[in-house]
Amino acid sequence: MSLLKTAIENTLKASITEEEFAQFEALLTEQSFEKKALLAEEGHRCNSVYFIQKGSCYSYMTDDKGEKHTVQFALEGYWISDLYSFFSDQKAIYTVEVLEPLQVLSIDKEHFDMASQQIAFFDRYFRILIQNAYVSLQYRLAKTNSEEADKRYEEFSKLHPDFVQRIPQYLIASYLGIKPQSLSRIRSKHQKS
Amino acid sequence: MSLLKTAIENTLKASITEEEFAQFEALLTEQSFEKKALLAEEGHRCNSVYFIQKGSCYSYMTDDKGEKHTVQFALEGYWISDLYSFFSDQKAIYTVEVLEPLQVLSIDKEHFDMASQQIAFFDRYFRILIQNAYVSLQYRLAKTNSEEADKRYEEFSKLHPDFVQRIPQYLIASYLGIKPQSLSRIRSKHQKS
DNA sequence: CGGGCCTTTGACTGGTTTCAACTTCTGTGG
DNA sequence: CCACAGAAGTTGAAACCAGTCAAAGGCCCG
Repeated sequence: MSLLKTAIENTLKASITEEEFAQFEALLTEQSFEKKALLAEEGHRCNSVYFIQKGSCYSYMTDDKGEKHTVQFALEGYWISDLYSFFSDQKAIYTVEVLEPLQVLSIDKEHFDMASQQIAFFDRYFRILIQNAYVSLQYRLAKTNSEEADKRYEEFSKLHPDFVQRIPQYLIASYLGIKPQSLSRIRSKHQKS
Repeated sequence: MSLLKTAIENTLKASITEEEFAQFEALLTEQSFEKKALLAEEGHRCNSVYFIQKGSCYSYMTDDKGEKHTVQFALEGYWISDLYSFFSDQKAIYTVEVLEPLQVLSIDKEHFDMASQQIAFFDRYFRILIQNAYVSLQYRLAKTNSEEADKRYEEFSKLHPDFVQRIPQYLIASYLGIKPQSLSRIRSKHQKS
């Protein structure tokens, strides 16, 4: 059973036929990437969106001091890209880097637009996908501004135990907007209680 | 000339006919709200999305200590709502409150779904709308985690001079994730330079 | 005119960062 | 298979940015 088909049906909360799915699948390209490979790179045009079938990666912004700030993690079943670049045809402002060897289905702008025209469920699927991402992101930002680092980590590890397992701490720290040293202290305090 | 029609055409980067627009407009309801009225309220179902024709409002989350954290400002030409509640049929987690007397076009879930079925440009319009909002929000979060408060305010006031004019400072502070006292200090330091 | 809300300013507190040293882990080559 | 180098994680002390507490001044609105 295809991971992508399941993901689509979960998002749509409806079934799609094998034919419909096969039509969509025909627009996708299977690709593999080694650890540390870049799916998108700041300053370069990012022309594809990627669906993770196996492995993991993350996107980040680099600040003036050269420090990386994690924007998103992506494991099996997630989509990732620099959507700003993808939709606007501008240069990417984020970099997407592989953490664990990656197997993806990619779709470039041209095929994305074809899907939008030809695949009945596509517009709706993608709208709901981004809707959900938008709602989650709003929540994450509100929490960043209202809760202290220790509470944010606690919530994060409850919500994403799989991330905590598979992703290095210094990246989780960067996702939470703190330094690795601070996260280390939070964790050690947390264990005593 | 309708503000909404212009907004739609700007978002779609394409024209729509008067007929198409009239069809959509027929699904909307004009409403007015006094200052301090609530368009959505935490804990209550939020069943509409609002397009601002005149006035201003903002959405916020309330934390455990009862403090308010601004999520979004909306002036003329913006849409606002608790999208989490609207799309999921759950209780709202944000409150939307009027700042300046408000004139809006509202659309409830039922008519939203009708629009999605009947209005040719609607799905695409709304997808792009949320896409843009998502991309901006990702950027705002990345900046929150990477820049200090004074730089964030500087960027904010360049990007949204209209907000700085019309919205009280303590709300802008809350939007930036800092206290009003801190914003006051940032502003006074900033003037000297 | 008066009261309440917003803004400003000062002194102090506190959470996070910074700097730095040390330990642990991991992967690679001899 | 062990040695070692580099990366990741831990821990301590000092510095710093933003928060807290508090008071005074400004401003809008009834």
